[in-house]
Formats: sequence, structure tokens, C-alpha cells
Amino acid sequence: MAGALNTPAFSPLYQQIKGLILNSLQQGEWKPSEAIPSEMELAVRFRVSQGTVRKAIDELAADNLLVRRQGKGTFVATHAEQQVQYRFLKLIPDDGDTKREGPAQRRIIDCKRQRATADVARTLALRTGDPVLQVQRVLSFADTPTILEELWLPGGPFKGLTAERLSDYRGPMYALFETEFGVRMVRAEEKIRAVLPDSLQSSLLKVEQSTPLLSVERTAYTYNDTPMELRRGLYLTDTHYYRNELS
Amino acid sequence: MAGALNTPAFSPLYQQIKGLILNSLQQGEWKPSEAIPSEMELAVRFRVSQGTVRKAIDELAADNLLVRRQGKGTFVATHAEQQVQYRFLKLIPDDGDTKREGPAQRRIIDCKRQRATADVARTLALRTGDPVLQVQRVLSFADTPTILEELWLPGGPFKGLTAERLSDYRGPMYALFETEFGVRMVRAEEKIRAVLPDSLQSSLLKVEQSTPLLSVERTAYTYNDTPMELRRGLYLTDTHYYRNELS
DNA sequence: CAGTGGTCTAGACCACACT
DNA sequence: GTGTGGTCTAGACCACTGC
Repeated sequence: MAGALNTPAFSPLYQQIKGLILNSLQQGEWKPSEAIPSEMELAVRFRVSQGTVRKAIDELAADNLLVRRQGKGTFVATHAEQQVQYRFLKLIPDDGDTKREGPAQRRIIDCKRQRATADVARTLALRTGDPVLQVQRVLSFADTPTILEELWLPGGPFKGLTAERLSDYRGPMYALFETEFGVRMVRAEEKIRAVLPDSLQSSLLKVEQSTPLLSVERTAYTYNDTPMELRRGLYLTDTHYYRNELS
Repeated sequence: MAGALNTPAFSPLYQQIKGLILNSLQQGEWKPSEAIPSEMELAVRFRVSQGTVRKAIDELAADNLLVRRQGKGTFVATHAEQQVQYRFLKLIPDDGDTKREGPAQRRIIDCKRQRATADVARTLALRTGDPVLQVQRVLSFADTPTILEELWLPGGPFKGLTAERLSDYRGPMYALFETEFGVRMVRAEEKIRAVLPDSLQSSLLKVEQSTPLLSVERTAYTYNDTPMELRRGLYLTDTHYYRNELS
């Protein structure tokens, strides 16, 4: 064997290798949908055995950062060439048939530069007053407005994002973030509550103000646990439900 | 190496081992909180290498069926000796401090034998009219009623469960199921909606009927994907939120 | 100290994809 | 066939636990 690198604080070799691969992903050495070097190549590069590289890749694949394909190679996960339309959205039609209802209709209501309020700044790890992009849109299924969401993006990484870019783009929003801005969302946290809409919200969703709605506040993170998106959604749960699996 | 057993349809050896261990868990060969045989012993028993047993155990540990403890052994997961009070409940106080608010106060409203309605029977894999146990209770945090839940259990496995057993028992309900009835919940699915309470529900939770609530319908499964519990909860989300992590 | 799980290696062979 | 990931083995050594 060989010490792959200096070992300041102890950690298993495969964890160190995992960290090195993660670095390369962050630096963009391999881009989404591309293949990373084979296990043997990486083993030589890092001076460890193939099995050690394997264990590192196993964990990264379990985290959905890499995708293994037997006989072909290991690829950087991507939102762009994906069958599922939505990465994190867990709203399912009551009959469970997502194919019948087809893709959502999207309507951008607003997309403007703002200065971050205190709470937006806090969750995006910015300072109050830093430039942010604010987007508001409605998603409809079968011509029924179902989701009203408002999202904030840090101004720096998303410089140049406009309402046109958003509405012209076919495919998931996270795929656009990836291809156009090099920002890949890796994981997210959601806080869910039941709320009643205010008058503006109820008119945009075309429901009574007495209609209870799911309030879903999502913070999405890129590599390194860096928050890159705050999204506040109101979901109409008359014909859909939020599905969760626990284990 | 050696074929551990006949191999009717092909699958990796470690998957077969995983299945054999799962069987032993179901049959109760090793009970919750007990240690299973060491990796070496299992390797001898199944006539495979230690590494193969290891991979099987790794997956079972990832599924929360087993718990590894270095230097001590591998143990059957249990709800009984657990720090966390709740296995599947993801309702978090707004300030995030679960210790401050302490354990919930529990009040059993009702516990009676019933005949399964059509929809209860369907999710519990019973026939309509089969005996089921119906329990209704309220959980309060800091003297504020927060959760109203109704749950149905199949009558067979839970024969002998009474309101007294439930209210006398200290600790998580799933721990009682485990120790008294040998039923261990392994995973669950939830369907979440926003709703308004009816008049009975609002009075039990001591809220207005106009207060939106989270409706959480949970189906919990034991080994083998056998449904063992249907739980319908109404959560008050004024001072708590439902937390979910996506990846 | 002995026994457990945890890491790491080196090598063999299998399953799959492309050419 | 060649190259990829996937499985399996055997053996060495490390880290932790408890006697």
C-alpha cells in the first residue's frame, strides 16, 4: 500500500480518496454527464488499490453525485439528461399516474434583481442587501394551477439569468442551472407546514382564501453544503399529495 | 469458494446471504437488541468468505435492520433502547430544540376493536370486515395539543392490546409493539396534504375550524413489506414544522 | 489478552457494452 | 476482443471493547 497523501488527522484512506474526487468534481475537472476515469486509472493516480477507490466511489454514488453504469464507466450525475422531470418535487397525483397528467405548464410571473432581506440572506449564506434574483412562477397540471412558488438565487453565480432564459428553456430548471451557470444542486432540506393563502396568493392559484395549502420551504445546496437556492412553494393538495418514504 | 445454496435464479452471493439473514430475522432467530453471530461465524455457516457476509450485513445495516458496533458485534436494531423518542415522526419545534420541549404528553382517547372498512382493509392487506384495532390519541407539547392521530392495527398480530397497556407503557409505541407483540416496523410511507379539521377534530386539538393542519397518512411495514399499521395524523404546524431531507 | 468489526490489498473471474 | 464496473476470495493489519 502507500499513503496517498499526508495524513494530518487520521481518517480511512477511502475517505481521503472520496474527498479528492469531490474536489475534482467541485473544480469542474469532470463535468456533469461526463465519465470520470476508470477505477484502475484512479487507483494508479492516487496510489491505492482498486478496492479502495471502489469504496470511495460507492459512497459518492450513494449520495447521487456519481452514477455507475456497468460495462461503460462511472459518470458525473446530471439533471440534464434525466427521465424524471423533477429532482426534488415529491407531489404526486392522487391516481399515481404522472404520465397521464403529463408535464406541468409553467408560467413565470416575475423575475427581478433584488437586495437580500435578512432571512433570505441568512439561508443563502449572504449578507443582508447582497444582490439576489427573485423568481415567482405558477405550475399547472391539466390547466389547474397547483403550485405557486417564489425562489431566491444568489446574484453572483446566477448573473445573466432573465425571465426569457427561464421561460424559453425546455426541461427542468435545475438542468438550466447546471448547463448555463455551472451550479449543480446536490441535496435539499424542506420545512413543511399547512397554511392559508393571502389574497394575492389565492388569486394566483385561483382558489378560495379558505383553501388550506401545503407550505414547502426548500433550501437547496450544491457541493460543500453551500446553499444556492431558497424556494418557498404553496402546493394545492386537492388532487395531489406530497409523498415521503421513511426508513 | 462454494455455492452457499442452490441457485435457481441468478443473483449475487451476498444478496442470497442477505436473504438468509433476513429470514433468520423474520423467524426471530435473533431478537431485537441481541447480537447476531460474528462475521466469521456466519461466513463458516454459509460457506462463503467473510467479505461476502460483510457486504450482506452492510446492506442490512444501511436499511436500519442491523446495527454495527466496532469491537462488540452486530446487533438487531430495536426501538426499545433508543435515544430518539420517535422513529418516524419528523415534526420539529421551530427553534429546533427538542430537548427543551421534552417528551410529548400522550392521551389515549379511544382504543377499540372494529371491523376493517374497505380502505383500511386495502392498505393493511386484510379483507373488509376483518378484525382491526382502532386507537385514537392526542399528543401535546408544552401542554399544547399538537397531534391528533388515529391508527389501525391488524387484529391478529396485536391480539391483547388494550387502552391500559398503551397508556401504562413508558417509551415509544413502536417499542411496545416490538417487545409485547414481536412486531418490528421497518419502513413507512407517508402521504401529506393540507386540510381543515372537522368540528370534532378541531375541539380535540383545541383550535378553530379555520386552522389549516397537516394531514399525514402513514402506512408502516414490517419485514417483507407486510403492512402492519395505518396511521392518520393531523399536525398543528404553528410552532412546529415537518422536516424532510432530500438527496 | 482475545474477539469483534473496519480497512486495505492483490488477484481471479463474471457480466455487460462497444466495436 | 478489450475495457468497464461487479463479485468473491484470502489474508494482513488496524481500532475498539471488554476480560
